[in-house]
Amino acid sequence: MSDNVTPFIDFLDSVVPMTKEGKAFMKSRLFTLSLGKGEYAYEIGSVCHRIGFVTDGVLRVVQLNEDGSEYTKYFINEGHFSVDLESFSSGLPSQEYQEALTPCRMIVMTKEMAEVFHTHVEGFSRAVSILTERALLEKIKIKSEMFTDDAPTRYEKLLERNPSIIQRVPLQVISSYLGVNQATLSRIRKQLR
Amino acid sequence: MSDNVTPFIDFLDSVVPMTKEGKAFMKSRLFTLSLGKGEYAYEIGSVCHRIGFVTDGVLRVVQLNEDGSEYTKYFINEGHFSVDLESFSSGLPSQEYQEALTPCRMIVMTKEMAEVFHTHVEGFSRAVSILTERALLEKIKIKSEMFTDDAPTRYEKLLERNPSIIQRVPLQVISSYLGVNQATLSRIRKQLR
DNA sequence: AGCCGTTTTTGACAAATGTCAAAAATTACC
DNA sequence: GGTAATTTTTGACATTTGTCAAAAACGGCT
Repeated sequence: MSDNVTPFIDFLDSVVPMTKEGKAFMKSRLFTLSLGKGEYAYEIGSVCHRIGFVTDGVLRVVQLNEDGSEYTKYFINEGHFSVDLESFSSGLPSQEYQEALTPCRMIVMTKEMAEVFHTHVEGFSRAVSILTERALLEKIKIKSEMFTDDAPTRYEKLLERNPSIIQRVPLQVISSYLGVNQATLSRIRKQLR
Repeated sequence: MSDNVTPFIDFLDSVVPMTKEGKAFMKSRLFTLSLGKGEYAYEIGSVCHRIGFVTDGVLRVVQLNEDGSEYTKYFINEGHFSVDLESFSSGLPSQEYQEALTPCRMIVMTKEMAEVFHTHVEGFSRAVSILTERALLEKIKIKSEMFTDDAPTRYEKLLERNPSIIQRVPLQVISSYLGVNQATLSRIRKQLR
């Protein structure tokens, strides 16, 4: 059960229906990976050569600012992908890292697998296109919203959209994601009671 | 010359090399479109059913906030695409509109054309995937950066990245893009002299 | 239960940005 | 070339958010 890769296959299948053969082909190659709290899915400077479909846990994508401070670009939780698309596609070193905020489990597809799937699994390419577009559009939407909203609204929207994050992630990380000072976020939270 | 569609074809060809036949196939179908200053590429509530490759001019993508105020999500200038990908892919009504800030010219590919190209032009699908990913990643990158920077830095980066925008676009629009009050932006600009 | 390290809250104050309205500058148009 | 309309700048002030440091609360561990 712990190395069950079907959730990922089911997910792809729900986007673009696949043949039994295609699914079996993928099933025999995919594998699962566990990360302990605080471990990295990949690091700055290394090339991201795999995509993880997260089935348990939360990760955060972290970018380093020029002044050395860290910024949480976004969170990844169940049903979403752990990958640095930029590095994955280009083969260039990653400019970000991903840290498991809780113990995580993901179904892993390496770059080599993906290349094989593209030619051997009908519908795979199309599913990837659709999912990539969908994921990136969602991120743009969220970032755009955050831009027009003030800090309390940003916090409330995160709470609505992703209540489990608030429970599982320390305040200092959330504040970095919301672009608000930690003390300010603490006060905002106080207001909302 | 004014209805020359080759810039778009050359652009695709530079991403994924195409056959002579493929290029001729597209060339005979694509057409150009001109927009006067203030005209819309598409409107809120309508479905976006075409992609425009902008060869001249600047457009802005505008989102309406709940309070009725407008927010400039981003600018589109020469060499970039005028499209609401969300509406284009889903067929659902658009939640944004695009306004020509200057007279614009673009090479247009309709959704119907795109569907035909997918099956008749080798490499087309792959080029589209690559370009989509590239464009969306760029937008995420810009938005993320804007999030960690303060207002003067945001202005300076826009100036670096896109000096022509500053010349061609009124201050009030830029301020909406930068997420800064217009008066504040005016003062920032004063500082930087 | 009690200790230690970490996280969160709080206070006092500083800095940045927003708001509103009027003046100045610029642009468009007859 | 002059006038109206639009855009930008400026002033005075309010509000929001940041900073820093200390206190309080929390969590893990033995």
